[in-house]
Amino acid sequence: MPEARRVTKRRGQTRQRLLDAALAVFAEQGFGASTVEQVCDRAGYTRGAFYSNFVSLDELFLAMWEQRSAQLLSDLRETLADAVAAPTLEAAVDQLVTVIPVDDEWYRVTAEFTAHALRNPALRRVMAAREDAILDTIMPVLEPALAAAGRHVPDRRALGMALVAVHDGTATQCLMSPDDAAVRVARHRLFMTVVRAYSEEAGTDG
Amino acid sequence: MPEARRVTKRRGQTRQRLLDAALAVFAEQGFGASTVEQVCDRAGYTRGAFYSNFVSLDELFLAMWEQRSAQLLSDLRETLADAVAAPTLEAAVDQLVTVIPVDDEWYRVTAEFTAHALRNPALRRVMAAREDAILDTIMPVLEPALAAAGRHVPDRRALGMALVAVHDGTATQCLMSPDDAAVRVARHRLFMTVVRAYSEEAGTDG
DNA sequence: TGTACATCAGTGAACGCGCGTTCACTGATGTAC
DNA sequence: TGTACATCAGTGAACGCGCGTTCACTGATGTAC
Repeated sequence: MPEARRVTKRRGQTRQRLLDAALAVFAEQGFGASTVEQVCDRAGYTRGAFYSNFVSLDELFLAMWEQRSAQLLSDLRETLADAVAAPTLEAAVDQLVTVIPVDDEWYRVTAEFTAHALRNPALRRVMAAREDAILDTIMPVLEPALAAAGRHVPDRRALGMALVAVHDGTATQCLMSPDDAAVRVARHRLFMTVVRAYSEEAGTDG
Repeated sequence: MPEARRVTKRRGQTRQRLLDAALAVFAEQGFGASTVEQVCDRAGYTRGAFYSNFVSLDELFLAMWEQRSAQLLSDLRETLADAVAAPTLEAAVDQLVTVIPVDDEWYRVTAEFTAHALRNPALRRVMAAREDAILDTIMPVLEPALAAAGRHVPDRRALGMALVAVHDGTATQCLMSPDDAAVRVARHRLFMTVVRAYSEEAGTDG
């Protein structure tokens, strides 16, 4: 058993500040154009502090993305829990769409993370795990809400994956045209379309 | 009037080889990790040739992306023109999905381009223009095909944008799980769902 | 068609800056008594 | 609670490599007669 290393509170703070700074800097400049020094400046440290906590910018990017991703999902889980009451299918979807965040800063970073994952198997596994986590967060709330509105979901996974695809595709459009309300309306309509098509009136078989 | 500069055939070839090499290198390593030298090596030139043709890697990236993008669309236009005959809605969508390319290399590059565009207004305009071009390519073929199958499209733009969103969202999923046939089936189903929901039986009003 | 000349296009060596990375040092934190 | 000591955590200067960028040059291409 290797002797346990002493770890101070300060260390946790430093690490967290570097993670927060990383999100801000990567969102602003893009990961490729960001340097260790920029992240450290933003966090208020010198570069040595960075190397004392991470081995590379890549590692910091991954750590930051996983942490924020988990945080967003647990926030979403809480928000959803508060908003279960949905008398109609329309109301249920309205709530879902309202509650799912479309955060500019975060989406920029995620778009870049996606691009990296497309050529890195390890990151690809991280993203796959996250898709599962999204389904596990949304479906246990959406399904009862739809049931309360008299709709049954024959294939839970199919609906979940379709919603993720719709979210990704329309989020891009929304952020490309941030001032165009019509794009947001179109996003909403597409969500509604998919939920309706992937569920059926309760009592109806197969 | 500034005196016209003489331009040789060789120059066009060099430029094109650099553009082709750029696609390959960026797809393989990612734009952020690519260097001028790597692109030149792949194309079979020294770095001087690069600077004689482009001012920066950014400019090369943009030029390459616009060229390939236009090429893909004109290919798509031709392929679509050959495949108009569609007796049913199902057949029309089958053809559409089959014909729309999901090219690994190209999609990686596009994902990265999207990420850049999210923080660069000039690139954002380029992407918006491309979305319009996609609609102009697909809809003039899809709409008659649907009409032949007895379906009318009340809002052309809405259907077009929904299809683009679905394409982007599901293409990511397909490339994240390249060996999972179920994902491709799900993509196909989602296309079908959207076309059906955004069109109506001819003769029926609003 | 051939030759002489002008301009263009790519070469490759050289320069130097920016940035990643290291490390001896110092102040901060936690532990033992 | 206080003091002495050990270890940890972040500092900041220094190093040096990789890469972007430049430029005098040479061979390729096109033009004129």
